[in-house]
Amino acid sequence: MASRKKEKRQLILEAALQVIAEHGYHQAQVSRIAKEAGVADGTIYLYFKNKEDILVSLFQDRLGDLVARFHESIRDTDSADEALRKICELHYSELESNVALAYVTQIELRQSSLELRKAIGEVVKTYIQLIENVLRQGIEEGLFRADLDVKLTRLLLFGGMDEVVTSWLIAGRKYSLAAQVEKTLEFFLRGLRA
Amino acid sequence: MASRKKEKRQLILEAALQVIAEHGYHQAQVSRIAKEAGVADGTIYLYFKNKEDILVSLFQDRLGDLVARFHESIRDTDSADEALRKICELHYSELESNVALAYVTQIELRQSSLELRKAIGEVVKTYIQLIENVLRQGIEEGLFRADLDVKLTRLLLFGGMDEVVTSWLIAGRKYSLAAQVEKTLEFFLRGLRA
Amino acid sequence: MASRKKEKRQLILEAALQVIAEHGYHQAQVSRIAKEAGVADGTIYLYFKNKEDILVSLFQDRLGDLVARFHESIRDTDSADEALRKICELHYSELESNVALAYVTQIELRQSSLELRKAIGEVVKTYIQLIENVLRQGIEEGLFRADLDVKLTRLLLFGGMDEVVTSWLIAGRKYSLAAQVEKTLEFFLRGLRA
Amino acid sequence: MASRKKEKRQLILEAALQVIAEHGYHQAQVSRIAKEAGVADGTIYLYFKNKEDILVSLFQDRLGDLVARFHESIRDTDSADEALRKICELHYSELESNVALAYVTQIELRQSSLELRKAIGEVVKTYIQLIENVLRQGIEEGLFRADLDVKLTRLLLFGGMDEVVTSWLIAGRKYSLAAQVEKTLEFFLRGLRA
DNA sequence: AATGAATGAGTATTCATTCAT
DNA sequence: CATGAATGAATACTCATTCAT
Repeated sequence: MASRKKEKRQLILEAALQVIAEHGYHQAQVSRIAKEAGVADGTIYLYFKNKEDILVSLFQDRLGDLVARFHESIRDTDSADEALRKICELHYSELESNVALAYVTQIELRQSSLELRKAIGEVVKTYIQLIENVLRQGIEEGLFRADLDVKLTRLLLFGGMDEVVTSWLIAGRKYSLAAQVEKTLEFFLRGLRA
Repeated sequence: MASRKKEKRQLILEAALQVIAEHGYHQAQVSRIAKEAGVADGTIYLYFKNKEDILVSLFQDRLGDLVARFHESIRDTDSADEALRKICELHYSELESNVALAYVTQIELRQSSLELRKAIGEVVKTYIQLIENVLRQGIEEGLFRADLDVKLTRLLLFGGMDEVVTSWLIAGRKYSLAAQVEKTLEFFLRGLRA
Repeated sequence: MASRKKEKRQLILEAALQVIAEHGYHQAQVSRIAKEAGVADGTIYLYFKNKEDILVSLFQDRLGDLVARFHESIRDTDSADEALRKICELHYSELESNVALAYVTQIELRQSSLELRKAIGEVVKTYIQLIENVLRQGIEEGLFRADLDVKLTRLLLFGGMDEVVTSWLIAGRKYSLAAQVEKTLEFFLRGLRA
Repeated sequence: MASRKKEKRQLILEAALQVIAEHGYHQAQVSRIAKEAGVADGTIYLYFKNKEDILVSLFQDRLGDLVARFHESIRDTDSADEALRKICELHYSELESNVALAYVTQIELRQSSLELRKAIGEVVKTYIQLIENVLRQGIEEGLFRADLDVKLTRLLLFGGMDEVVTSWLIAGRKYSLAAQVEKTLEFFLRGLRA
């Protein structure tokens, strides 16, 4: 029973992702999402409080998963630069391999309500703090400059990668995003190293 | 006559900026902008094709000005690293000294229609190309690494600064943005230098 | 079996009365009544045709009982004025001692559908006819005026008492309703007596 | 200009009255009222805050007028019993000559929202207080019994007349309401007189 | 008999845009 | 040039009822 309920919830979230990716945020009516999920409009409200709750859940679910994978990926790393490599690899490869998610998170969901953007902010914050932790670790290891302002630098790193992904999407995904990892890292590590 | 027309057009754009900055994008109704500008609702449509045209014009006007100032500021520079310093200085100081503009461009206008975001993209593209030119110049001068991917790196630079400004706004402008220039440049130049 | 069926039916009616009294007519959803009765939503429809049927049944049951008690109470009376006293006493005391019923019948159920109000009308009609009978009896006894229009007068009597009860409820039940019997009768009997 | 605005407002109120009288409260959608008034749906909201505001305004306007006429009518009366006659005459004749208003106020608007019923209550209260004043006057004049409880008696008078009107409507207006004045007064005055 | 998950019809309100004055 | 009253399309959400289990 519980799993069935979970399944239908996931079904609706998946439908929402598809609809937003295909038709854009402003054309993602509840009835359209319901139709895509193969359920009645009212059924949506058995699983979500309101429309915003669908979108917030979608973002938290998918990006929450992603952030969890970031944490896992750096668990086995031996040094800060290796950890940073893992982060950049994941950041680019995950969004490249899941275009719908990338499009929805990078483009569509940013034009949403205050409440949703707050929820997005919360998840992104977790990710940015992860980057900060890697920076601190690098400084402790003597690998990164001791005079780094970690609060500022984490923004430069995240903002840089974020812009690369967004630009790649808007330009029509004409090149490999994963192929940008080495050049990105080269730039970042030179900026960080002691 | 022409100047009078220009004046009223500017009056409306200024009103739009104020209303969006004060009440947010979703509360910026045409009638509210008209009231703020001291004109009738219908008058708006003598100067702009539709609501989107107001916002596009606003963005192009103000950010176009800004980009022009970027061009001017680097005209008298002798080297690419000095030019990059000017760019970063302007980027942070202009937005710090014009909070309404910063808030509207960084936060509010990003939740807008596809058409508007395209127009925003056009202006931002000009700016990003300016950065690219500086990078090319630096490489020619032998100041920056010859193996730099300028198309990628310009995104890392712009994205980094952009995120710093947005984060500063969201966090409540509790510190000086201009004071971040040196640390930002330190990171950037280490990443760029040959 | 039959009694068990009756019991559950009564259980649901009692739950409906409680829910309407507590939350008002517009907040008395079928699911809420089902929850209050401790049964599933679907179970309701094994005992009632639809929601309206619950409310009609509720009104007929409880007010039907009440009217039956009116009939009983005047059975042992010797004269029309004594019968009228019994009626007024019962009318005030029964509703005073059963506030939930009073509130539901006087306030909440009046804002309901045409169908329900028709059903209410049927029950109230029986009561009004009872009053009419007493009036006829009084005329026969030579106690009441022979020129009374019993069809009109029964409405004046019922409407008067009804308004007194409703007003007492709306005003917050700050005084004794039963204490109004003597003054009410004084007014009525003066109007009726030959 | 002001009168034109007033006219359209009245036009909408009149349309609302017609629609409710014809189709009932639950079928009185805003779009139906707009169509009946010959205006666009949105135009309604230039004159009223929301749907409830239409109904409250309708009730206050029309019944407010009626109560004002009650005040006027008793201004020139010489005694309390004459005043009471005027009240009863107006009560019956006004509602008889304006069936739509009668139907809407006696039947349809009673099944409405709490807010509306509060507004109704306010207007009715004014009327009931008017009756009370007449009763006090009658006592002072020595015309009515000194031991009358005016707070109770005003309810018996209003409730009686109210029930007569409602019953007349529900029964299909098969007889003259105005013809009930004399018999009603006969009953009331016998109950009141010293 | 009992359940409760699923259904889907129905409606008030906002606001960009027009056009008669 | 300027006005502002009027327009009308477009959409989230509730809840009585059903029916497979």
